[in-house]
Amino acid sequence: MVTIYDIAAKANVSAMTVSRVINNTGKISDKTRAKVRKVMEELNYVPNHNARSLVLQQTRSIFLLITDITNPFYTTLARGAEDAARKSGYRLLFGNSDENLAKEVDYIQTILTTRVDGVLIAPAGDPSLPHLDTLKKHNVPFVLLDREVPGIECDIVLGDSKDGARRLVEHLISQGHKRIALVNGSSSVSSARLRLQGYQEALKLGGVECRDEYLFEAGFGPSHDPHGIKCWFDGLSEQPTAIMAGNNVLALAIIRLLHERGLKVPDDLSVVCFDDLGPFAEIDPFLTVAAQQAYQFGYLGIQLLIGRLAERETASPWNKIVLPADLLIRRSVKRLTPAD
Amino acid sequence: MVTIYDIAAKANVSAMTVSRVINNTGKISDKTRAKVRKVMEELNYVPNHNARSLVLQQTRSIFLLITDITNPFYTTLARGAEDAARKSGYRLLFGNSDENLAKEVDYIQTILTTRVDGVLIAPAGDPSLPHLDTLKKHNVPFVLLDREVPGIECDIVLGDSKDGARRLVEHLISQGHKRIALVNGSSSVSSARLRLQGYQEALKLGGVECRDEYLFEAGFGPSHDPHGIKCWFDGLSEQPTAIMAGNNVLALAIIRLLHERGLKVPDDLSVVCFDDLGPFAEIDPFLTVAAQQAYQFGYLGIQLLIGRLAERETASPWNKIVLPADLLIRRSVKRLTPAD
DNA sequence: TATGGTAATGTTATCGATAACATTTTAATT
DNA sequence: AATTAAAATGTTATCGATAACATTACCATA
Repeated sequence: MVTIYDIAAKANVSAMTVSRVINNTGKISDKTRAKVRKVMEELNYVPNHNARSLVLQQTRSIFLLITDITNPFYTTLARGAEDAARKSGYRLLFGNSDENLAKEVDYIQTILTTRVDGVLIAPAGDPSLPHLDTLKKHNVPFVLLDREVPGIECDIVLGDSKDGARRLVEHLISQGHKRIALVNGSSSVSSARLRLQGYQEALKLGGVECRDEYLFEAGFGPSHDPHGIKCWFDGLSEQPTAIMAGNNVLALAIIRLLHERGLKVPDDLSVVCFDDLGPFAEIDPFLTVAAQQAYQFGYLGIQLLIGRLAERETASPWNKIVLPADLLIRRSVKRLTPAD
Repeated sequence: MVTIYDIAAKANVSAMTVSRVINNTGKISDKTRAKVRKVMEELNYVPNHNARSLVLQQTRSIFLLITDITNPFYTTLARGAEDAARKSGYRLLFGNSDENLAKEVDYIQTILTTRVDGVLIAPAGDPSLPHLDTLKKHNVPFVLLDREVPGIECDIVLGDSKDGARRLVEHLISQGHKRIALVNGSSSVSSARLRLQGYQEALKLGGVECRDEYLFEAGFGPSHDPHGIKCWFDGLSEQPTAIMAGNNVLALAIIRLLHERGLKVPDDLSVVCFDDLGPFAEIDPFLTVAAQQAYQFGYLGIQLLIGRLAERETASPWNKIVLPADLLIRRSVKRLTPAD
């Protein structure tokens, strides 16, 4: 590999002069600058980022850790983060924890050891607390995305899960539904808890009974066992008329299940969920959802983080951005008549 | 940040001894090892990856550059690459070029400057040639994914685009279609060219006329202007009975267009495409597609690359893996009767 | 022509780790 | 107790860059 010393030797200057040309610092005569530039071209010089960040103590790169790279919510979020980082001249590195604490802790290690300047992270859940504490202990600035973690104070971009869930359920109630089930993510994930609250609130406000057997806790990730949902569904004493899914992945699992059981949506059962399904479900925009502004999550998250990096020691108060969800009413909810 | 020198000082040993404990090299007495380990824990030591790779001249990390992070084909591919890399103890970093040469060249720069050990890359197209030449010039091993680039010899994992396209079109012909259009990716992308060949071959074999006006070249990426497709479609002298899309993103654009024009699939027009639409379209598996083994692209790509890294100087012949596509017949093709 | 200030360039130390070689301990053998 | 090999640890140089300080070159002014 070509180093600044190779350049220096060939251009008959010192390494420091080459460094100055590269970084446009200090005073350099036009003649030397041209000479050095020419040699750099000839030798195809590329600076060694590792060496540079070793001495500079910063990398100008940000790590984005998401929990599910196959979920359009997160990929869209990633696009937003990428655009924002690019605009500010930061390199963005991605990681995918797969909703898995072991993978998450691995990535935390990567983050620490590569000395990135900051981190955007969608935590796997409340048990991510020690991981985030580790980041704090090592003084790595981070912004949480999509999920709060009790015990951690930091900048954060959230969706209004409670409100979104409430509106979904209100919609179901307005269509005459009274037996409404919730298949949710793990209660160790803050957004799942809030969606449950929204669900309960809506039932209460609507004067609808909240039955325990209509609550089922699965996981938000795609690798979570769908068997549990089936057992739950098959064991119900009375079938609900509508199911709300805690996120898009769960909605998928539910619809698969209903399909296996020969039940049609919405004729036999209505389904709604949090999060839209992304462009590839657009062929037939069928599911009624609370769609989040995924792109904004990433874009604003990067902005918060870069702001934090810029001020560094000044301890301005933590920012908390809450993005509303859009209720998109489509065709997966049946209007029930009193007869139903 | 805590360094091995801090550890060394506190444990009353030399930095080298600490390094030996960390890397499990050389001979260390159990007593010192325990002592050093304890201090490392106390101080929350994390090795500095930049410093290490500076002296080791390797990073044990691989870069995966994909062209569309919102496309389930690539995200699934990424999952495969992630799993394979993880299994071999390599760190995987992602980048998203967005089918955009400018972003691609930026990432090439990142790749070179961070001195990753190797690269998995889905090139934006034939114009990526200079980018790949740069990698070659700098001796960075890489594996191409999904697309060949004329002028580049290297390990590669491809899908059987020609065969897949042929089978899609044969299926259309078998259903009585004779006016079959192809909306394809840019002809500067090898897979698009092969899909065109497969299309033409099938028409020929089926004794169906190949009309120029039934060929339209758009782009594979989601940011490509859909306006072009509309103009093309609206300007046709005779409407086709079926359209084949060069990939899933184009299929989406076509279906959107038909929807706007009030045409129903498959009643008014049949549609098929290359690549499946991912799990989020599974709610209603509607589109007939040639599905590729996306996960395998990533998984095998990493395996090829790591094999190459292991041998290093031995110049074994280039590997070329061609993965077949599965024809999934669903409901987006209408069976035409002679009357149609 | 000497003088001083600025422009241009160079030298040395440093970032945090490891390789290569050097030295000291330790324990076994005579 | 002397000898010696192996085990354990230490020293120094190095990776590729930049910061901080040092020096030289150059030009304008007195």
